Amino acid sequence: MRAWVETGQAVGRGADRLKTMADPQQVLRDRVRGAIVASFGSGLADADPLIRSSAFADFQANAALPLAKRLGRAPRDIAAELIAALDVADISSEPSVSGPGFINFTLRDDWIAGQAAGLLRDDRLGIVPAEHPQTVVAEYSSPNIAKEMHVGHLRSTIVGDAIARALEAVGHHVVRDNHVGDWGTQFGMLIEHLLDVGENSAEAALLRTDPNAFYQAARRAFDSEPAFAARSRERVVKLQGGDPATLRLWTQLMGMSREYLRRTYATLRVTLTDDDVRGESFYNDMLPGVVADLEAKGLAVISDGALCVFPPGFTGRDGRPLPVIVRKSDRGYNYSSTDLATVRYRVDKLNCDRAIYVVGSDQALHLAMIFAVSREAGWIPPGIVFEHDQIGMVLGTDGTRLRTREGEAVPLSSLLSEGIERARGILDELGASSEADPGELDAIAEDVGIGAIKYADLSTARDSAYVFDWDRMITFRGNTGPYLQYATARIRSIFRKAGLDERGVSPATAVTAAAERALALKLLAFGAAVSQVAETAEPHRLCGYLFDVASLFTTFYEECPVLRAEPASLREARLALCALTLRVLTAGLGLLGVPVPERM
RNA sequence: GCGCCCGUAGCUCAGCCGGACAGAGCAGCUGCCUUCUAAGCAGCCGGUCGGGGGUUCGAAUCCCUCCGGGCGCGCCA
Repeated sequence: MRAWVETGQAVGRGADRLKTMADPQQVLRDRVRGAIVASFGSGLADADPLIRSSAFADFQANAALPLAKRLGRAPRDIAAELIAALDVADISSEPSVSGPGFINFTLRDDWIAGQAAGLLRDDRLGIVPAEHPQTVVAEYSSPNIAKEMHVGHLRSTIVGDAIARALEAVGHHVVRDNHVGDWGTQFGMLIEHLLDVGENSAEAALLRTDPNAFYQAARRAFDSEPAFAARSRERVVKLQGGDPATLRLWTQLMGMSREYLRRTYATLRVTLTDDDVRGESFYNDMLPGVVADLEAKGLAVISDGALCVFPPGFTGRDGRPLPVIVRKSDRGYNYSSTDLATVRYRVDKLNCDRAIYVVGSDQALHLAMIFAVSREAGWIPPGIVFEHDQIGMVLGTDGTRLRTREGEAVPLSSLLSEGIERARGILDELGASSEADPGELDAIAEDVGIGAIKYADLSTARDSAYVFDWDRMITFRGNTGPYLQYATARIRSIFRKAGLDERGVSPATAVTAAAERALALKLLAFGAAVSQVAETAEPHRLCGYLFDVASLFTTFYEECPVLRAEPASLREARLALCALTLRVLTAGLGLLGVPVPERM
């Protein structure tokens, strides 16, 4: 971080690698911290300057209040002393004390303009690389093979992908990990069904297009034909025993299912590839070692015939200790065994510093226990973070789990096509961009429909349940994907009208009008918003930020004519602001994985 | 029964590592298109932040408790 300067000016020889630290809150934080140390000594270097946005100024520092307690002095006096020690003349008008001891800052217009100009020259748009780059394993999506993804998987997929992108943007090494369900008892059934219908049959091809139909057919046979069920169970034994013929069929099943996954992820604009798939089967031959280690460490005991670990602090229904069953009484392994092996693999082989599980909140207890056992076993050394980033349930408008009218989970494919159809309907109805030909309109409808669905998943806190509502999702008002897309389309339209390339604007920003100033100031915080997502794994914070940007832009758009602006310097400045806004919005939406059509 | 999460405007949700005013969108009501896409903008209306205690100079934010809801709780994943 040392090579980074606040002013956006180049340091020494590195002029070609200009770096900025434009975020006003960070700049003020550093300055106020400096004043605290200068006034009260380095013993208070740990004191948080508490920079917050303010209703009475651009920002306020609340540091004086807690300092008053530590120093045993009046807060307003502390604030006054801090102001005396503060060196902010270059960025702010004279700070003032108000209320019980708040220090108010009103940033200088020329500073804001200068910082914005710096951002425009910065390829990273103010995103600051993490001081200590980490290897982060991000587990997300993780659907069951040969079963259609449902909206819960959809949300994990979308949110997890955004988190992964944000982590990479700040310089972490991200290992995407699609922990698919590709092993276990259901595969006996699926393999037998594949044999029955024929490997090259039309029914088998369903695996590529509509895996749920294939699964349901197998399920029906399993439930209604005892002979089929018996064969299926035998097949599971062969599968787990490594029978070559069975493994060949399993591999084929997997291949076809992956085609389905690939297509789904492509439609969703999700970055997961085949290389990211490390399903449950991947850990199969590590399971005996996992169990042996737990036994060797004296953590595993037999209880009711099953091998169990009882991590402290977990109790069940009757107040009895709750087990993590690592080997069933039939000596088979289960998902706990697999998840434990996964922990070890991520630490030992992937060398992760942090592992995030973007997984449904209903697995909270399970994962907490897996982490507890892993720590007990010493598999997760201190300093390595394993976290469950919970995904809340998706509800229908009636407030219950989202289902079809028939009571089944809504298939993902129909969900996506409905979104695209609805988007197309609205585009037609409203008379979308007359410049676009029908083919482009199709592409726009897809971007808008998919973008709306994804943004809806991203914009609300990931761990809270949310109501899936088409009408609120695909609308062009409020904190929605289409609203943000529309803002970018309007900006591009300006440049098209002017016959200019937005990448070619001169970074001659200036802020005079209130709308210009508010927009420019907000744009400076882009990097901070991205860093926050990487730290908290909460993409909805970036959504909120981008919505603010888009809202401030539309206000600017209404109040400040760009192309008609006089004199030329004002026009230049506004074009620069437009270009910067466009870059921030497209970069931000890019990090969210929300597609951005050129026009709408 | 135990554990975890949640309860903020009529609706859907932000804010919650305590700090001056509780915000947004929708819905309702007013205005604004010879002017860069009105898919928009400006404004009004609307809240005992589930109830009650506590800690604090200060609580939507932290603690306790009660009420209401969700999820989970031994061999499915």
